[in-house]
Amino acid sequence: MTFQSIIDEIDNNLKKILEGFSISNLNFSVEVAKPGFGDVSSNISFLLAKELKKSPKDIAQILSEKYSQCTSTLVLKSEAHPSGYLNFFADWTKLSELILSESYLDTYGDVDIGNNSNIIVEHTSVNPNKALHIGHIRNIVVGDIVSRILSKANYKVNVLNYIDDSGLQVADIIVGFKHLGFSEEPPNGKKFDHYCGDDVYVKTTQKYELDSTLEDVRKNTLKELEDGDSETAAFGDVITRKVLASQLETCWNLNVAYDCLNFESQIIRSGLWTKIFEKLKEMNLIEFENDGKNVGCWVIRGDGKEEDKVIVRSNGTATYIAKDIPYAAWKLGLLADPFYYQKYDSLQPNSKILWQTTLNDIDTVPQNFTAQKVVTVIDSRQERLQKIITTLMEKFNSIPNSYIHLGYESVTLSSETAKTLGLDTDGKQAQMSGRKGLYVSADSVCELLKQKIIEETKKRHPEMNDDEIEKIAQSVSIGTLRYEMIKQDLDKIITFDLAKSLSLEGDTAPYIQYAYARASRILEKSGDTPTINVDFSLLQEKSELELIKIVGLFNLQVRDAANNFSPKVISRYCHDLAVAFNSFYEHVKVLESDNDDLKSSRICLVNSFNLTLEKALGLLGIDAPHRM
RNA sequence: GGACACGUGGCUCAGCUUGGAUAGAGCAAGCGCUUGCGGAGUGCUAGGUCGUCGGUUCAAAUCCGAUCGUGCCCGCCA
Repeated sequence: MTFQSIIDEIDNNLKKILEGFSISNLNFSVEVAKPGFGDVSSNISFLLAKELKKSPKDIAQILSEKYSQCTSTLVLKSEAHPSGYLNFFADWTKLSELILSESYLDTYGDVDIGNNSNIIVEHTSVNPNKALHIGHIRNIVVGDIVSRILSKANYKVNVLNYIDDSGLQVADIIVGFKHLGFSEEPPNGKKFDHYCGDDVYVKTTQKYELDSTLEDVRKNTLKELEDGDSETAAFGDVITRKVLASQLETCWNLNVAYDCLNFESQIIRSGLWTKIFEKLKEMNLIEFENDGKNVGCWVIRGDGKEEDKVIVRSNGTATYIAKDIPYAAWKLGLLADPFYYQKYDSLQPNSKILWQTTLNDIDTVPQNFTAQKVVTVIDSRQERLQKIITTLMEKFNSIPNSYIHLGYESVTLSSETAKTLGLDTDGKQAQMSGRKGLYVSADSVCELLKQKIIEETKKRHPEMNDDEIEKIAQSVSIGTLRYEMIKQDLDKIITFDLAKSLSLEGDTAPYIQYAYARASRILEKSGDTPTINVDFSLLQEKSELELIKIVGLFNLQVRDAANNFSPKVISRYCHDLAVAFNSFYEHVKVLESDNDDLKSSRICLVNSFNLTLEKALGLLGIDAPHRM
């Protein structure tokens, strides 16, 4: 058990005391105390004040006296604070033993929210016509971390990546290759996704403005692309898969893995749309317009003041949002699965098998990637469309909250960084644009960070060989980037500044990783194998108890993060752990103690910290390096 | 015009879901800490009418309403 044990003990005892007053259903809190107010606090006296017609202070006094008669195993004493709070002090010898012992288990921090049920997390879903930029990284990292947290919370998680390989953006690069003379081979060995995005896509888009006859070429290309049997479609398939392969390299480099790739072109050809269209008509969720501005279209009625949304155009073709409806329904298992599954050609770095959908039953293995709960990570600019999908899904399966749109604010460029890309924004931040070529690519940021960290590491370890430095720089650079993408709340815009992103001090991943490296060196130098067979009563320093307390909060934090799909909760927890350790490190010497028993107890604590931090960082997809 | 989100020290953020004690961090600024388990660290100082107004409450950064500012969405584009 963890810190939760003492909270539970107090909660139970207080409930018993309330029974004595014949009071039930009082929703009082029992929570970790603020520093300086004991270990656990309750607001119970405030809630009783009206009923008992006494001041909170007096009630706290009475409760404190009553509490001293309760059976306590982990509570040393309770205290009525003049403010009215009821504060509790832990018997740290017992609590330390509980927390530290449990922290040595592999399952430490596990909570059961999912009850081993299936859940889908969809993220990334970047158009396969360009390289990933810094804005996509936020999506990818948020999705990846949410999936890791949900696994820890006892969900069976499948991660999907939706490949939109049939839209206008794809038609655009095909126009570039087929009609504007762009070579299929990138110059100077440039990565294929960068070549398509920086050169083919941007320049093709520019030419549309100069040559209006290209608009017809573009439309025809799109039409051919959507006809699955055409040569253009086959060519498009080759190109988008090459881009996808390049993009996946970037994702894998970020410590991200998937379970299945879903291709939009296959969803279109599978006939899922026809089925869902019929269902929508049957359930009267869409209506045919006989007059008005949307005459001849099938629409979803707007909610309240919102405009109606066209689902099928007057020419009979489906709109962008329409394509998302069958996909959402498929994810929730509301439609018979039309797909077969085969392994993707390349292996993922974590050696997890990556599947992909196919419509041909050759070399396939049955798989099930549906779930009763689906989390879709998409930019909050798509909130309106996602809300329509959410509402439809609820009407289909009558299960509330089964389709969850996890939105997040966008990443913009600082005016300084925009300027380095040739855009003067007059001091304002700038929205990125793939079409205009205004973006900072994920690969370039990773590389820049890595080079800086290689330098920093060399300074500190002149003797270290290049392989080891490279490995450390990889861990620290990816950690830094991932941490920056999730340390603030999802509803905050991230203004990305190239220069500031290279900072490695303060509230950053390197700060946290550094605490881990320090602890690792202590353990290494001690020469002992850490054990939990130690005298816990010897750990009495304030900084020791504070560290134990925070280690003991791990599962509470995982629960919070999982319930709220909030990666930030874990990043803050990692930071708290590191701060507590650094304070411990400053105040207490582990290896220099004359007392061998005390030394063993402290080594036990240092190892407990390391094990817990490693697991917590693992939830963030950040490595814990022994040296850096 | 309508919808949504955000507004907390000079800057970037936490705390708000579940109202209570002393509003916490980091960066930037200033002054310190190395005969010491790694200074990517650490101690201290300074800096806040929690956008504004009103309401609910014994109690509001937190809940409710209004208002101002900022961002974003509102296509038979994707």
